[in-house]
Amino acid sequence: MTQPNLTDDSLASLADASLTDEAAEQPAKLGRKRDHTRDPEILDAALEVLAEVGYDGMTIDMVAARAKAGKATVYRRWASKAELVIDAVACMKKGDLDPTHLPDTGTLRGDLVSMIKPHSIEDGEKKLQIMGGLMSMLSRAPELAEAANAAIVEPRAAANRILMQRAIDRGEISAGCDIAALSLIAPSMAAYRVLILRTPVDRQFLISLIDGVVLPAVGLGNQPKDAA
Amino acid sequence: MTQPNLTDDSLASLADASLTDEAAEQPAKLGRKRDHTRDPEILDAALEVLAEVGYDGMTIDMVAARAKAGKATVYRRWASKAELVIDAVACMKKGDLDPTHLPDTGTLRGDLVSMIKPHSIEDGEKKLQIMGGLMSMLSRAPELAEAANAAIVEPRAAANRILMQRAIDRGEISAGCDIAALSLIAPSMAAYRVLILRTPVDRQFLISLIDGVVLPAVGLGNQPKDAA
DNA sequence: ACTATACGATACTGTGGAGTTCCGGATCTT
DNA sequence: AAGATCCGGAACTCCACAGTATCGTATAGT
Repeated sequence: MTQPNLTDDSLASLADASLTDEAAEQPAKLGRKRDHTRDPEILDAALEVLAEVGYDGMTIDMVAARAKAGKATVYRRWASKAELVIDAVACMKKGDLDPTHLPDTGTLRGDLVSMIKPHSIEDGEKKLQIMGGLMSMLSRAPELAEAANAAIVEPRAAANRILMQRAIDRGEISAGCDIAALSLIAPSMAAYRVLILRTPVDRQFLISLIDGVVLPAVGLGNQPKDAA
Repeated sequence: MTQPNLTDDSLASLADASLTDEAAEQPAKLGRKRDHTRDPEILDAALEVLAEVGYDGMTIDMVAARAKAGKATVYRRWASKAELVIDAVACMKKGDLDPTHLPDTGTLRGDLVSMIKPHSIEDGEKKLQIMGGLMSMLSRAPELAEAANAAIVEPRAAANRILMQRAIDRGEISAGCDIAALSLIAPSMAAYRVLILRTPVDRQFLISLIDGVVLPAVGLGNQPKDAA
């Protein structure tokens, strides 16, 4: 389910577990084959447009033009605009944060700061713009809220949880910390800044978030901080 | 600017300072007068619809029907859907939080907790829904972002700033606290929960936000907490 | 070679909503 | 009383976009 759909079960794909595995009547493949390398190109184009103009501002022609594809090619793969977007969100790659190799500098502050990389900032900001573009859809398709959250902010929160749990394990911070809540501080405040204040997120903002909010909240009040 | 506009300068009203004060040619009032008591009714209807279906889902007919008014009556007062919405946001009443009489219980936790009232929760949640409905518009009308923020989350943040400043003044928390950032913790995390997670905000969530995040962040780790 | 399908491109259809106009009736000024 | 403007309501025009169909071309199986 992290790859584009081969059929048009985008909506069901959020709940179903694919009931047409191989028993799909005789495929009777005939004629030119569908070029599935275009799927991710179209989905990426959809995400770009979504981030720029939002769901209601997005047109299928925009997406097709961005992907240098025809409109019919889009509708041959997804039954509707809504399903295209749902699939695009569901297939969105998790970005560059792989839970298996997170920074490990020995201090929570070091870990958090070293997660701030130019590419990470840019990627996070675009993902938040996508979330903003999805906003009007979330009320109509509540299950999409879960999928969008899972693809956009949960990965960041999960990384924070891991780093904080490590800090607990090494005795750096108290075991009584409400990690579930504390790991959401930075994601929510960044979302607030990008989506509501419409202010760009930069390294300095993230550093002051760490030093002014997150670290105090976990009980690391005024530790010596090496130069940024 | 907290009252509905008499003319159609909604867009300019965000930046301008009314350059047609009284020199508007001869008014030559003739015929039936416009019933300005309908203005706030229409604006309130617009805010309700906005909270329910968002800007793009909202139609002028919905607003007119909700306000039991004719569509022409709406267009006689606002030149376009966009100006109606902008005016509705600009005229949105600040709710029930009046900076002149905030709670003063003697402790920061007492003050924060006593700001949690059923009406306050309901009002805040509706305001956040309005913010969500405005989302798609914020990218097109950036100055609206400022107005919406000023009407919706800034009042809460301002109240938090005052309560925290008092706590500093009485020596309860450190003077080194980054109040500007800390006062935004609860508003942003509530916004994240309502707009992205689509989970209702209840008293228990707010209490655990105060005890698990805000108070630790200001250095009040594990104070004795009276029963909620 | 023949057939069936995919491709990009373009034209077409249908619908919904923004904004306008008109109606009959009410309310104001002169 | 008369004219002008308001009211709620409803019909109307216009346009953008979702979705479909068609075209000429490319690529697959048989």
